[in-house]
Amino acid sequence: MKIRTRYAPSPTGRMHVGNLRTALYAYLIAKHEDGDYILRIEDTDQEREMAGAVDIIYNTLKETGLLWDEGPDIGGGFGPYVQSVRQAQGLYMEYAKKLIEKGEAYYCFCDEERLNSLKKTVNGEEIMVYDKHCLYLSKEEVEANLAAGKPFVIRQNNPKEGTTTFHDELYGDISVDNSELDDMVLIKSDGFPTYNFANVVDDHLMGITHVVRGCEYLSSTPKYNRLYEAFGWDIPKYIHCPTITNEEHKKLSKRSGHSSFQDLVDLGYLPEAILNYVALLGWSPASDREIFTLKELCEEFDYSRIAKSPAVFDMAKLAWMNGEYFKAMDPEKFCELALPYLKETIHKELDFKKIAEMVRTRIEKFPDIKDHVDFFECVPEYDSDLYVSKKQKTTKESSLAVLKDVLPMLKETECFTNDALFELLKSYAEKNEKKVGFVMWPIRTALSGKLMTPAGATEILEVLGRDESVLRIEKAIEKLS
RNA sequence: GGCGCGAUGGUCAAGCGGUUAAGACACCACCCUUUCACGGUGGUAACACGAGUUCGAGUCUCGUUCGCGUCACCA
Repeated sequence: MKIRTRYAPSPTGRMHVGNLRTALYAYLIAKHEDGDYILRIEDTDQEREMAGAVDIIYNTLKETGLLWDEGPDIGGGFGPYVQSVRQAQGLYMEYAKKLIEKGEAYYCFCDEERLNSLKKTVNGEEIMVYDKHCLYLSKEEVEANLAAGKPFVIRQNNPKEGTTTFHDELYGDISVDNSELDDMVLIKSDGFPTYNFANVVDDHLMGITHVVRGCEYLSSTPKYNRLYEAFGWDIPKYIHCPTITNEEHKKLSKRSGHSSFQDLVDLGYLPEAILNYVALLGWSPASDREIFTLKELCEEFDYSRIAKSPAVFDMAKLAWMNGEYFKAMDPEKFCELALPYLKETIHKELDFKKIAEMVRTRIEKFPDIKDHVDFFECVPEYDSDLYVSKKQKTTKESSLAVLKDVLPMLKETECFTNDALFELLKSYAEKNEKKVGFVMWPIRTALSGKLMTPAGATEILEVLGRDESVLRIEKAIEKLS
């Protein structure tokens, strides 16, 4: 049978990296077996719904390459793919009523006040278990309430005795006492289904074979199974993915600053790198390879290798991986992506292609560029102690002498390119029986005013050009004199 | 609090009864070098605890501890 998985987000805002990973795994499970990947929008909570959130979902999925085979925008044989639209067709109510007929669900007219009275506080947490009050309403009472237009919800009727067992592909068999299963709401008083209900109905109607979702649903899965059984439907395979946490082992939140895909992109990370990193949070391939394209992940992905324990989101490793993507990236492509960042700090016309290439293997994320190239714009204030290098055996005096020697040479030399300049300065060093570094150090310092630069002295000379270089060296001579 | 799940270096993790307990990030050292990186080499660092099963346990069982999840007309 063809595998069909779905990604079913709620349009409530940003796309959390945990959600992104769930979307990825669902995609990979389907695509590894050449199956279908479906996008379904679960907008059953009108209060939490946020304008533009659906676009965020589309854009994130497109940017990361997780393209769906069926979905709201492209249709498919199992539509509509938006739950509010399905709701408007009366679909969920129809199925809920079937359950009522079977005695697996019932109308509940309890108001908020009564429900609140059922709540109790344990360890600072409010918990509530419904007491089945309305299950015992007579048929006449129910009819009367309905006729009177009294607001109602429909609840699942779960047994109080026995146990329910379900199977998860990762966690194995999990059994729960039925006394733990509360009578959850299936249809809300506004007529919309809850996630718990809509999810089961739609997964079945859409022929989903593998339900991929976060571990937080583990404890409500027995209730979903009871729903499948009540309808007489086949139960899909469950794959519950472990949580992603921050350094404090707490759920990722907005405050972590790296909770959503878009946050990460804004921080200067590449979509491919983010996806690659996230794939490895909770899953590992049989080999010890770490860098994968999405296509390679599809081939390699084996869901039985998904981990069971939560994983900490490690920015440092993401940064490393992002750097690896830069190193492997085509220089042209990198330059194109880096250009906005370069132009943000360098306002004059220089060879941006060369500068981008200087920086490509040295940065981990785009904003790192600034600190590397700011000296091209102008030489920062610096201490003349920078000219003193133990390793290069330079002093302020030796630096001054070298700069004075070299200035006329630079003014006169014909070819102002990296290679030619390097030869010129190298032979000067040899003539004076000094190491190359002894000569390069003061020049690089004079040109940049920095302890470290993304390139050597001659490369900087070339990019800066003769006029600007001469100017900077003259200034340095002045400073040292 | 009930229930469920989890537990290998600081982090991601391999391991699926017998290994000198992989690999990666981070960190440190050295090499390379026109600075810093890159690259290369090496190093520090882990099976939460206690019983049991077994000739033999990181691997299986039970308990303890810790962590997480869940107990909504949110998903």
